Amino acid sequence: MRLLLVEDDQVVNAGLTRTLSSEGYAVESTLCLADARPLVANDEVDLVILDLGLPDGDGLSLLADIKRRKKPLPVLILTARDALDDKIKGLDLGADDYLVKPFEVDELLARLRVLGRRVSGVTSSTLQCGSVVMDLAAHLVTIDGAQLNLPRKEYMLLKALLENQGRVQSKEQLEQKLYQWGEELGSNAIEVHIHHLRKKLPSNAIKTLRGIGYVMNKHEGH
Amino acid sequence: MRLLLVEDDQVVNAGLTRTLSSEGYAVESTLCLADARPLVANDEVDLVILDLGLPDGDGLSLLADIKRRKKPLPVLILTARDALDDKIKGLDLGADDYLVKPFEVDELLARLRVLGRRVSGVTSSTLQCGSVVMDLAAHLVTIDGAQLNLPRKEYMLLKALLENQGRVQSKEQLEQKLYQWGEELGSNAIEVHIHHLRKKLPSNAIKTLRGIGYVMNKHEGH
DNA sequence: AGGTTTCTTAAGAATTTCTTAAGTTTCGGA
DNA sequence: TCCGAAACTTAAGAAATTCTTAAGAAACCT
Repeated sequence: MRLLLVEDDQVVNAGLTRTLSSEGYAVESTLCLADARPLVANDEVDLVILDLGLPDGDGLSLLADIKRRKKPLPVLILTARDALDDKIKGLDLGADDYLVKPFEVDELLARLRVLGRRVSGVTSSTLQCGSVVMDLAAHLVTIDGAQLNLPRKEYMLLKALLENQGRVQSKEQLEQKLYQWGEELGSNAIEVHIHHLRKKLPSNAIKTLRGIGYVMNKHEGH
Repeated sequence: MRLLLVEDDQVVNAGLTRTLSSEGYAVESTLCLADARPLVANDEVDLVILDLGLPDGDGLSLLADIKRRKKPLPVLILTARDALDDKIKGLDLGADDYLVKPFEVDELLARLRVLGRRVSGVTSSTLQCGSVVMDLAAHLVTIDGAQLNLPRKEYMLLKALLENQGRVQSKEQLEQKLYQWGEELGSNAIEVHIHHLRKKLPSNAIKTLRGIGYVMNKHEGH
């Protein structure tokens, strides 16, 4: 498990790095956000421990960046005891866990084990529904073997549908998955993307439930 | 989201129940493990808040039971500040999060939102009456496995009936569940919707009690 | 910068769902 | 048994939602 530690206090940083390494984690540690960003961007870690009190910027912005990525990357936040607001903001921004300083090392290790379990359990590289196959790693969709070229939003929409086969998702739910929080969508973009997707997929692959939402069904023999 | 609160302190229990309800959770609260177990066993909740200092046994045993199930059920543990060992044991046993008492209510709510995000999309809670099964997460109704397409109002009506099996509800009560406050209903809309529902459900699934209201009965072998 | 692809917005058409209302049937008490 | 109230049935118009199309904006790639 590759672990990124972002912590500006040199003493704490060094100590944690040693502890975590001896626990079997491959630790990359940085003292500031600037150093951390490329590691996240290049997909070089599986889990992030992020201190919020950093010298060169707000740690929450890195968190936001991470949560905007396609691939999930669990983040555990470290905060000072009195920064409750930050904690709540952090959790709502998508942090998977946090710890208040000062903390017990054993507790940190326990929480990391929890996050680690969550990471390793979710690795499936393809999604399928009938003849439609989505290869997440390759970012490709094929239908009866024929390759399909999907623009980003259509890809994301199809992915959301494939990840929830048999479950109806409202337009609002789908919007949340295609757009960053805070982006206002003033129109019928989802409907339009659904329309475009349908023209490329087998007929009836995507069903509409009026007033409720859209579904792809598991055992549909397109 | 149906939430089970297991907390033996009556004051805390009552306070949390009220807060959580007003946040939109459907809260079942129990004061001891004995009451909690059947709710878990019967799959009646989506998320558990578990206090570890209970009178009738070790809360960790319930946690172990839960984690032995096939279907995932997130658990948030509450502990006293000095019980660090318990916390670590709890996390390693599979608890998804914990909180140290005393805690800020806002913090609990933030953590619940995190767990809720994780759950939604994985959990499917259902209501059932004979061969009629309603999957709340998927927003789908099946009858002997066959999928039924219900318009919104019919779905809402059926849901209200299924949530109150064995309990007669007047037309006025049902109206309140289908319509916003202030919407005036000048006519027999409920009767019409009942009629349409009946055409799609097994005969006698919905009973009329003249002058009183409508019911679906639990042990009806449609 | 120019051209291409993708995204968003908008507006009218098509469709489904909802409500209303009127006539018919059923139920229970006189 | 007869009567009145309640519930059922049906159909049609109203309302709401989704589909389709197209055009301009934005992002992307030489």
